[in-house]
Amino acid sequence: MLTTIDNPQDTRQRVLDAACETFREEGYQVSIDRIAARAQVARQTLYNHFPSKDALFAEVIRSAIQSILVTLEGGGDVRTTLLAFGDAYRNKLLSLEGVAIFRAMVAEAPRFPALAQQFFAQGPATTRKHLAAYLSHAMARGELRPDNAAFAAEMLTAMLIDFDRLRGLINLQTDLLKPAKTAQVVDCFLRAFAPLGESQ
Amino acid sequence: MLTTIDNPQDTRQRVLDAACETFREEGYQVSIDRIAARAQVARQTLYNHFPSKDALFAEVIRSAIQSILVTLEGGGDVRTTLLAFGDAYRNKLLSLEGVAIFRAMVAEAPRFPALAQQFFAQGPATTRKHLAAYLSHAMARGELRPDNAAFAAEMLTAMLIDFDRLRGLINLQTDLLKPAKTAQVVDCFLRAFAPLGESQ
DNA sequence: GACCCAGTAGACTGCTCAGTCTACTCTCAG
DNA sequence: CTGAGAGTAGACTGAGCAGTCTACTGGGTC
Repeated sequence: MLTTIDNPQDTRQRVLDAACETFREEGYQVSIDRIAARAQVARQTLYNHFPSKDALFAEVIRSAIQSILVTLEGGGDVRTTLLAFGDAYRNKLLSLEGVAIFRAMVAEAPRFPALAQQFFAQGPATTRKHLAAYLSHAMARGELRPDNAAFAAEMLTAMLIDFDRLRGLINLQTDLLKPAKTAQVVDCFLRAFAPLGESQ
Repeated sequence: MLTTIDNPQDTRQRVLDAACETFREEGYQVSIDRIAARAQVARQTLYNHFPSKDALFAEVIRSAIQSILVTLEGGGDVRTTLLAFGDAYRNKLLSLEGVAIFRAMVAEAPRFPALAQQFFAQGPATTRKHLAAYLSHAMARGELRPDNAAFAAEMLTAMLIDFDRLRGLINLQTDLLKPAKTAQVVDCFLRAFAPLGESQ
């Protein structure tokens, strides 16, 4: 039955969206009232949908985990695949949202250890695992130097974002995405993991 | 003149030390009373030495910047030098203190932008600059592939700590220092930046 | 009309905390 | 003994905030 007013699911979603934006912009410390105001909702309405501020924060983080997962398309040659992965990875993690969620999670990890572990497991650890699986196959096919694939995956993801993320987190810069950087990193990585006997 | 009670400098230092430990362990959110108690000092005494909590926090960060700077000894061959640098870098940044200070700085950067910029400039940016200068000379001597030295420095520092720091920050692990890792990373780096024409 | 449901407005409780103020103690110097 | 300088204990102010409670509104259903 179509009603003119929002149904409860809409309200809940509006609160969740507002909480997501507000926590991102101001961190966990922001007051419940600010979130309710942003959702254009009474404080009590918020509490009708979420039992506590902590629970709301956890919901926000859990939904954010999904949105920063990067998939890996294994179609073309290794370089093409890694270029696509690298661009996607950098675009997600170095976006304003990616940096802000990371900041919130780092700040609150000691207070929400279980949530932090979930974030780590479903985010960075999963990405590394998928990437390592791909690299492992490429190594088996002789397209990469045989080596510890998990280590190689760690190196590539580190090279792709470490210093630029620092720029966003601490130096508070916002234009972190230099287009040529992905290729520079991927080519550097491919030199380090070139098949044995191939000189660059 | 020797006195039996602490002189003002001692008191100030005791407060600073306690603040350092307390901020590290509990973040900026910790109360002034906790810091005063840890320093075994009255709250008013703390305010006699520091005008506000913010000022105290800034002092703590500034002194921490010094303690996590890593120097570079350019004596032996490139690999030896980078191994020594890599070990020092990992030991400092992946220590409990290194991770905790980093967490505090990331969390509070939006609230203390000037302090954060100082941290970035005197910490990571300075380290990168020193390392890049060294790498640049090694490139000129033909011991490394001629390339963008700043980029190479970024890659090496990223490879050395990125994922392990994540483990400390988010997964809350405390045993981050696997001894063999530095050599694994440095050798990986040296393959990527081997002089032209040299095969591995 | 009677009822229900979702939401609203806002008062209220209980707590924490930064920072101030006052009255006190202790120690050394002269 | 006296006075100064450093520290202390603790009350107090003013603010912010999570979470609860109550009385209300307004649309939809039967």
